[in-house]
Amino acid sequence: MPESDFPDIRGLHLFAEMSDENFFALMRGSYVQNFPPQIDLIEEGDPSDFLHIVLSGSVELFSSWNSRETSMATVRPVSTFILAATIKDAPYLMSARTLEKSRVALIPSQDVRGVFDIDAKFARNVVTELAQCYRSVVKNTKDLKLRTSLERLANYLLRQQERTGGNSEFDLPIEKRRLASMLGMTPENLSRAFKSLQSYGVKVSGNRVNISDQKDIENFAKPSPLIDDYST
Amino acid sequence: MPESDFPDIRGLHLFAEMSDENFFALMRGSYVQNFPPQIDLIEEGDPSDFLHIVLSGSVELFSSWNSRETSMATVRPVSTFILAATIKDAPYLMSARTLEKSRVALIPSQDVRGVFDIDAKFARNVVTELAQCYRSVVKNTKDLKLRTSLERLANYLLRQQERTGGNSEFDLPIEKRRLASMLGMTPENLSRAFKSLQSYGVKVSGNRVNISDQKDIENFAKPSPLIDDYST
DNA sequence: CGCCTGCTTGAAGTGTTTCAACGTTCGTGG
DNA sequence: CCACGAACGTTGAAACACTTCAAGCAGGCG
Repeated sequence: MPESDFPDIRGLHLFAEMSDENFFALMRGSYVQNFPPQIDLIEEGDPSDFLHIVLSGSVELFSSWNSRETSMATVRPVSTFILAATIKDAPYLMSARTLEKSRVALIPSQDVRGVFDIDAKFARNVVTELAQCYRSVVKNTKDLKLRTSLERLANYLLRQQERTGGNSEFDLPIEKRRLASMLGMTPENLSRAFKSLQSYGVKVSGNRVNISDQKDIENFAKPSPLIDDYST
Repeated sequence: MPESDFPDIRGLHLFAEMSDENFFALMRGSYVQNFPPQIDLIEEGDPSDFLHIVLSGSVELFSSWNSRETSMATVRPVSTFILAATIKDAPYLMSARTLEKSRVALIPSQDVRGVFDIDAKFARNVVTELAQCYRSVVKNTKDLKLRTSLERLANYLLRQQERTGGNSEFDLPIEKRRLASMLGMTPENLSRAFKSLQSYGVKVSGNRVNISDQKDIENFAKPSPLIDDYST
């Protein structure tokens, strides 16, 4: 791996506090690759040989069953994915494909497990990261089971708004078809849901969203820190 | 905590490999309590002061939003719950209540975090446990998003059958209303779903389930290790 | 025995999917 | 530069799945 990629990875909370020695040991066995869009990186069921890190571009995690497919998450720089499979030395539960031209680092899972056993600070951060991931999925389950699709969309918009700085106008970061799948609905249904939200002052044209009455949509969406907050 | 409870807890994978010294240090600050049925143990949003361990009975994890409620999981002896909140020192994401008369051990979260930092083997097992929990929730999300309610029920029955020894006749371990909520459906819908499964050779009376044609129901349910296996 | 609770059933209403057609945008090649 | 195709998004109509409400049924317990 080129040393120019070290700082980005070292900057991740996961790798920030480990010793230099162990960090370099991990980097020594790793490599970096550039992928065009729409390339399958991993397929669910495969053995988890590498911990992946998205350095640029973006990657979609998705799952399939019985010829159906659903979008599970979008991974953006700089972050890791499939840490749990790496740690457990178990098969991937999700597939991954690039959405755009992407730069991805691959760290052999065996090395990750090895360093985990000898570097307490790294171990500490692996746990924090895993706990974080776990809580995110639990929140997602609550979102799916406790809310209607219209409520999920409204809360997604509020989260996206907050993430992009809180302005009343902001962009959707992914295609609508993928957003629909993330939210557990069909593209047609999403399209109609956007129309329904017009009555709460939400305007959409292309990827641009405008929220004209913040109070109104918040009153409908009823966002909760126990479902919608990223950090906690 | 009475020493008679030590072996059960020590037997958990999570606590099995740590040093005696650290194990006793954890037990020293802990206590055990007996609860009648239908008692709220924790409420989502509360600070995570204790790691809980169900020693006997059973505990339901559930979540609420906007005056709706959904069942998230049932915890049976001997296992822990809300480990992630304890480790992250973050608020509980789920509430918990006893389903029956239950014996529950409480270990102060601060002690757990303290021992985690000094006992590498304990840390290793915390990570394994968290990774396991994470993967379970991911599987549950796939179940919810990729399957219809009828398919979820069919696969639940097959899992339950396997868990109870693989016999063609077995019992449902929870009330149907709770099962419905776990599977993301209404009690009425579950009742009708059971009827629909009759055409695949599934007979239900009370809590007793009989599968007369294993091939038939399996062919419909199409269970997958990447959704339905507990261990991996 | 009678009450309570959980389960089932029916009928009506709502929400969501499916299928097919059309519109739009964007990039490519004539 | 325009024309075309491809992919995405939207719309409408019909079918389907699921929920809601209300009533009835069955088993367990005082």
